[in-house]
Amino acid sequence: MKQKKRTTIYDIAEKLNITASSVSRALNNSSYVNENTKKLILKTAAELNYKRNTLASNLRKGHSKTIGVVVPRINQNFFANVIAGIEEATYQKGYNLVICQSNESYEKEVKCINTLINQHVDCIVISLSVESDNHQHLQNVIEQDIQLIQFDRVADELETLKVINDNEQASFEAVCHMIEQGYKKVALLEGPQNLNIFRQRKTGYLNALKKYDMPVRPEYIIENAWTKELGAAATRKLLSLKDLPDAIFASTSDFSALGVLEVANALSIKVPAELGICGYSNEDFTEITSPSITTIDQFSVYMGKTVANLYFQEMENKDTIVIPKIISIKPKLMVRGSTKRNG
Amino acid sequence: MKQKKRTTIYDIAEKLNITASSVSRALNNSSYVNENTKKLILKTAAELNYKRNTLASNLRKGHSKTIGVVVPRINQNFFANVIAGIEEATYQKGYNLVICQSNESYEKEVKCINTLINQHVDCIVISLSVESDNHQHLQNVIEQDIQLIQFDRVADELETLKVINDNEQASFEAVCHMIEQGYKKVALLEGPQNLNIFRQRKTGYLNALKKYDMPVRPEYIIENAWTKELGAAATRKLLSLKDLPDAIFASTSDFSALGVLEVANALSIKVPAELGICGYSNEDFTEITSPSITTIDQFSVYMGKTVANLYFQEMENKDTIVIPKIISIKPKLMVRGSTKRNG
DNA sequence: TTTCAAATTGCAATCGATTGTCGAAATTTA
DNA sequence: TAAATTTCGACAATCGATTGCAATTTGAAA
Repeated sequence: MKQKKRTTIYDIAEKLNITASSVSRALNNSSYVNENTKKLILKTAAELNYKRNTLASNLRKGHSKTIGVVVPRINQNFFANVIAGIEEATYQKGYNLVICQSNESYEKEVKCINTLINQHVDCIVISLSVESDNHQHLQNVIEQDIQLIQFDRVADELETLKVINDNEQASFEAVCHMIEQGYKKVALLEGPQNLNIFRQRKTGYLNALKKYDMPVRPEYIIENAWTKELGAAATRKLLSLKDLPDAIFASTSDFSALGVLEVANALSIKVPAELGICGYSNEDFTEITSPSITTIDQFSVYMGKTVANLYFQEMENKDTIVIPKIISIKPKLMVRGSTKRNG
Repeated sequence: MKQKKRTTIYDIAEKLNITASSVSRALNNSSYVNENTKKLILKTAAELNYKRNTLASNLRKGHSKTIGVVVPRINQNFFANVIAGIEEATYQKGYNLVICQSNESYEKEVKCINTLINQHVDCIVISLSVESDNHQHLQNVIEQDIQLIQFDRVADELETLKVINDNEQASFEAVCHMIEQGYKKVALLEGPQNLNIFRQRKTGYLNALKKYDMPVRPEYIIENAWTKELGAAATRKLLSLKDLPDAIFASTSDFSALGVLEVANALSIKVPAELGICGYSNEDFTEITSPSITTIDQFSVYMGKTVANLYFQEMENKDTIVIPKIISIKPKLMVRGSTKRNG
């Protein structure tokens, strides 16, 4: 009963007694149209409140000027920032964003990817869910001739464009910093090791210990402590050891670092004097805890922009041979109160 | 040079020596296809790695199973949560989300809306930018027969579906709470008054003062204090008055409340003893400041789900007369340390 | 074996915009 | 003025999937 039909180029053509092709050309500002007719067409289009049907246009043109983004969680600061960055850069070029969240589920991730393929998006940008260790769905994207860009949580073995952080280096620096502050026994809260970012962060931690000839104590390495609650639990476990650690590197996130801090505060353990804490991601709140939390900034918005620009560059020289490019952004250690010992 | 053509239903049809229409019917699980041929078609489709072209399908069917979302900022907690909520609910029904951010700019908001109209989205969900006081672009959406749903920052005068918070009531309760805690001189940090949410919050504040027969002091009402920095500046201004307020209701956001808290801490003003503080939005960080900040929870994820479900309901009975519905969600006062006086 | 209805499948139009080709008109050049 | 170009705009095919209608096949009933 609604269904007021939208005006099409045919309506305009009919009204002006010309063909739709001329209308189309005028609307696309093609040169093969007389200036006067063009003006007339544009005027009529405005009068009839014409809106181009992008579906039809894209179908004909074979692309959609759309970029699909798949992230584990939209409402996680890091990802929201990356998306904001992508949006900013793509918007200027007239691209649209279709956003999906995998909710850290492999199954949903596959579904999202398929939807995006069906939508004929021009490019798919993805950061893997924690469950993803099979990459057939990504292979599929490539086979369908859609540009694939991975960021942050990437599948190393898949040769695609990638934008990543140098997690290993960042972790290395963070742990070195703690050791240099005089902490002798640094514990690690690690994330699911099937995600490469968490493996890299662990490697950075181990390298730092090695550099300073410090022993690796397995009991100081706690698996899978990547939420605030798990971070808190891990801390309680660590603090029940006979030989207590004097610093904790929550390599998984600032949330787990926050869990650590809260337990320390609850037990009246002085931070940073008795216990050093370092998180990861530079969430806003790390600045306002007391003490503020030392952490690592990943330049998330910039990362998003980089992803977008990488795509545009790739488009420009799509004729030349495609070389799998990896852009690594160096994160920055943000030294704050939780690791700053006097001296 | 790339351009491996994707397989279409015609390819499948050709291979099986049947028509595309049968393939289409099989793929859509229509009953007018023999079970055996259907199986055969499905098998061949899988073999050829067929992916339906949603563009073509949508063009033909006249809708896109896509919902466009326009928010001021994607990477603002509240909006990210609402989007996550929308995504969750729409995903199950096979809908896609196209996300745009207006960056609080009217001009960009209009552009976003136009793109979405061109995309033939089935529904547009919007929370207005701070600059928007003209609503022609929204009117346009309605004229194009696209379902429009406003949330949070809505244009009251436009009769559309709306999902809002009861800002007035929430503010009223917050201020009452402060007064009941013994604060006698409550100041207000207010947001841009062209946004209805900020007007409502002010009204709630005024109503609370009235209820307790407290005077309205213009010098206690600070305009446009809706960032952390502006909140801090406003606080300094308030604390330089001869007659100091003993509580500040940062009705604009928790960020401005944080600004207040930081200034208070810097000046060694005791919170909540000497100064009460209440924010708005229940950002995560409000729990971990010291003292923790009293604030108002808006149930953002739930709000997103509500928006989505409202759309689906509306779809189900689109034949019946459309009544502009307004769903109001009652926010919840989260009493925390910053307003809890002993007694 | 004939008849008739039901089950399948094919045909062709359609969604709206784009674009290569070609003829007609307008303009320039000889 | 005639010939050679340009410039414009019409025609028709195309992108891929869907769907009303017609045609055919199948199977059952008579």
